[in-house]
Amino acid sequence: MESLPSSSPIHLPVPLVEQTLLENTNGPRPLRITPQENVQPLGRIRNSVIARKVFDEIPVSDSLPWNRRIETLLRNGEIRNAILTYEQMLLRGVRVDRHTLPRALATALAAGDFPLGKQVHGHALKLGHASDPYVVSSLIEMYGSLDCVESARWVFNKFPVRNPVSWSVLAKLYLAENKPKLAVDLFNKMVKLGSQIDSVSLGTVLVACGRMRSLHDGRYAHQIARKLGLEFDIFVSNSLLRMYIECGSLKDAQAFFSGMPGKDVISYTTLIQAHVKMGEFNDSLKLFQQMVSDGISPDPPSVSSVLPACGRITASKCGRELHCHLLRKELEFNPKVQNALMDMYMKSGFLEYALKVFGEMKEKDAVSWTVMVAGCSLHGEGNLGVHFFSGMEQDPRVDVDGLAYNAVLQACASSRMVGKGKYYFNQIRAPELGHCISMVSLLASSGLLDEATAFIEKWKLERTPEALRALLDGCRIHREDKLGKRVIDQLCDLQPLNPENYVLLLNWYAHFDKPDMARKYREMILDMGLKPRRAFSWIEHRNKVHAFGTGDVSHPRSQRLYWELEQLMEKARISADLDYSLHDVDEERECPLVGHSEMLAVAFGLVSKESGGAIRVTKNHRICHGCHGALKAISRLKGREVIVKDTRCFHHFRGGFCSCEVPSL
DNA sequence: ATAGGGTTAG
Repeated sequence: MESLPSSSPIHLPVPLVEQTLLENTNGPRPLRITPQENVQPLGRIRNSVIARKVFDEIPVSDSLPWNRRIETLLRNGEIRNAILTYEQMLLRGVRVDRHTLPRALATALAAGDFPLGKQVHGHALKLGHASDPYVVSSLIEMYGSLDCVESARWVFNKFPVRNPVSWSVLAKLYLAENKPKLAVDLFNKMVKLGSQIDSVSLGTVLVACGRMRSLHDGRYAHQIARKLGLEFDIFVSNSLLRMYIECGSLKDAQAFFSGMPGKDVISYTTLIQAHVKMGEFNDSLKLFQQMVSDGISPDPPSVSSVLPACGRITASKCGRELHCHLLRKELEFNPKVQNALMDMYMKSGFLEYALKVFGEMKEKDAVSWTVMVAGCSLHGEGNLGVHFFSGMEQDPRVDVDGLAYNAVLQACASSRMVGKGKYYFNQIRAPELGHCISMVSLLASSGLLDEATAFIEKWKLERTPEALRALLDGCRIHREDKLGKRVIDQLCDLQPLNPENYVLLLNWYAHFDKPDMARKYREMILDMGLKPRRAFSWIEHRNKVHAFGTGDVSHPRSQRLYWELEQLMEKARISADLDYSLHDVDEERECPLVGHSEMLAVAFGLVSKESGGAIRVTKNHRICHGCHGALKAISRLKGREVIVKDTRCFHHFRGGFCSCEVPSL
């Protein structure tokens, strides 16, 4: 019964519609069924003969089994067979009724067959069902998707059926054409006319308001929803949440959310995602926890929306727990979830886990590859990153886009592969700002400072802070103090309200023994009321995150930590207060190395974590140069891997070396 | 018996 013969172009054999039927209409595209469309190709008949057997079992006197059959086939995606069934109904004289027509129209839509859709329209007219509300909304959808939204509008206006469904269908078509204003206007007209409004039409207009970022229209729709008692319909509530978020009012969204009587996994996911987008990672994790304690079981979308938060703050434990949850509940590991997991592992410092998830993926998409390339650069594994990029280039199913190129440029920068980087840069058709910044970073960190400067001029990046910062990095690595000073000055000019630029400047003066100038700029920062970010480092231990500031003595084990560090510094023969580098934190220069936040966090790890696993620390600034040297020594002395994530990359300290340095340099 | 809708990663 299920295996029907398939044949190429199917045309309906029965000419139910005469041309004249629709001739006197004034639609934007006259509905005209040309005689050719009703001509029956010979090949068809043979197929019908074969098909006949299959249909012989279905009684011709009853439409119901036929309608059901079309419905089932359509649901299973057997569109060709659905068309054949409709055709057989006509051939055998089965009554085509109000239930048949919407399904036939849906079939035409699914097949992308506009001539067929027009024919079914003709059948509807001939049979007197063209004004049936179900038929009308199916017609609107069919015309809108297969022809154009204007002809859908024409159908909408032509028939007096104005129920919320036909309105929603038309509004959705406007949205698909990116004309949210028209959808909103239509809604307001409906309200004025006193038409019935239901939860779906509200949901649709709220999408339109969000698309337009129109808080005004959104609030109006909210009012209407409240009046109709539909405000807390879960679909409407979730649409309202989304609308407030898209209109940029997280406040309204939160207020509404807290008043929602029944929140579901979508409500939570919507808000979690909004927090993640705003960089409020702790809040998004809290919400996720609240969701779980509300008795809502996380589903794949909710997990993938909170995973980015785990990767960006010190919450790798949460990320791993989420991975376990997915496994335990046997939730679907779709590409979105897997990509989010890989990215989380990369950003939490677990390169091997990311590799493992990647290896288990059946269908790798552009995101999967890019996550791997970018992740490798983050860990100083530039060669491996380039290797993945080559894999991506060889995969015919994925498109190598701008983000992928940016990732490979960063991979080249992380391992100072200048030649490869230039090669890839030249492959990019229209380089964007991000690509250029990565190139500056590659050239500058490779010590090609003149070339980097020339590149900045060529691509007119003199006023792009990120490009200047990339250049400054090169100056720091290669001790180009004069150029460095010029770049810092430029940054201060460019962003006079960014306190971190003045911190760079005052530390530059302090470093070159000009304490008066340093003091002058420190006072200036205070006078201007600017607040530079203070330095903190975090480390996870037994379900807790321990935070350390510069010179912090507030931790209960502080004394032990300082003692431990002093011992280590002595053993490593590093003078505890020697400081020979530029900082990007003001206090760090004054504070002896053993008081730097990353050192305290690492010391805490050394004294608290018995097993030989890696010690993982996160810092909210660049790691200080002195600490970098000291941690190399500590990794060697303790025979233990120390991993520090700073604002630029991961530093894997192992046996006296760091992954961020290229041996030959 | 039939039509329309909200959440997921680089």
